[in-house]
Amino acid sequence: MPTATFRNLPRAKQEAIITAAVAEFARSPYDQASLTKIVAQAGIAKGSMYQYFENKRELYLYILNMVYAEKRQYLKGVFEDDSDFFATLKRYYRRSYLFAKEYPLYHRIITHYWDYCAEFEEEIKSSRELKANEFIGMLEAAIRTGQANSGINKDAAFFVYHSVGKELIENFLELSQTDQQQHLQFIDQVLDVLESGLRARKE
Amino acid sequence: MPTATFRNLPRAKQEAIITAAVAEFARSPYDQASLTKIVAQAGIAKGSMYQYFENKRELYLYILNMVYAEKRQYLKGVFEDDSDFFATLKRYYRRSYLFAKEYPLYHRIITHYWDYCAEFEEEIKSSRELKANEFIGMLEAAIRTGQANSGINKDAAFFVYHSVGKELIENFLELSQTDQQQHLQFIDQVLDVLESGLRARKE
DNA sequence: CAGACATGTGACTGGGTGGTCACATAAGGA
DNA sequence: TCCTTATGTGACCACCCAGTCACATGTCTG
Repeated sequence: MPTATFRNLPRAKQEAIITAAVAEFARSPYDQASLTKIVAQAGIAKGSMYQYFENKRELYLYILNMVYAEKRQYLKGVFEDDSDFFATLKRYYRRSYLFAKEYPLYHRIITHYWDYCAEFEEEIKSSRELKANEFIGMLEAAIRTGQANSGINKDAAFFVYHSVGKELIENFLELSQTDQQQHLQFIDQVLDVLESGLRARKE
Repeated sequence: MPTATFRNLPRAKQEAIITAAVAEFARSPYDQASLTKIVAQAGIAKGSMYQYFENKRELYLYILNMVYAEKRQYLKGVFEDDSDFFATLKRYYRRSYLFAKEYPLYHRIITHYWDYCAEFEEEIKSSRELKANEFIGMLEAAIRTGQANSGINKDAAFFVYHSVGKELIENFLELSQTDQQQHLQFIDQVLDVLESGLRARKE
């Protein structure tokens, strides 16, 4: 969505703008982020920004797309071998955690995006539906191979994984100073709860 | 936290102010809510508001306290008979749902409060800890009576219930037009997932 | 009635925002 | 060289906000 003018910019200038925007959108959610601060940080005039992007929203969506492209790239490979359903889920959440560690600004942009429901409602809803279909597909395969419990409601199962994943991501922010190994262990324990259930097993 | 002046106000005027504030804080999260709109809606001057409350934050906390007091009242009784751990949890979430239905504005205020992390961080953290202790106490009792799996990590279990509960509450908003019976059923199914776990049981 | 005190008021301040536009500068072609 | 077109600029606009304060109005007391 950026204009041709933006795409023809020298790389250094493009990157200055992107870096400034990433910093600001990581610092504050969309509505609190300040275009004025972004252009100041990037060292360009406000009018110039409006020659590169139609408005604040378009700039935001551009940055968001970039961030998500990076994350998709980072998570590529997690789903390649999905023979073990529960191992795949653990790989997914562990790798998401490592992404947050490696790209903390990108990670903050994503959490702000999910928090901020008012705008982007449709965008969030449609990407949620996509995730749901992927998950349910995997779950059905796991049921066929006897790994997963066939008695549970699939939508409910997705709902559970989705909400826990969302909250895990949010928590990664707060606990950023402590030990990484401890975090990964906690992720595993949370997923163990979802796998085993709270009711005692008499197996 | 309101001043004596506010407490001495005729009941009708107090209620007009409270009603206006509730409506605005339900409409928008704290930082987007407009004091100007509240005083306009309540039919008082801005200066008057500052004789009743020190500032916007104090007004907000007053409303929030009121809302939570109502919710506590509403949920009273859910934990009275906690002999069946899983039944108690279902009662809790079902009743929370009914609260959201009965007091939709209060419900929105609460979800906005949880969404808005920037301010009120400490408040949220401490109330979360309180909830955690309650939950873990119940869980330990359930483990002693053999209802609950002793192998799982208790903090992880709380984390799971907390995040799922949070997301359930958020979802109640969106789905408000459809059938109530269907919602309650979905809540049960979600809790069944947490109870049974996704892994197949060979019992 | 007069004076003291409590309460009510809304124009105003200072600060922020996203977005615009007349103008300045640079680039490129004839 | 000159003219056209593309790009850069920042003062400015309209709007919103929380909070203040000099003043007006009401109320109670001596």
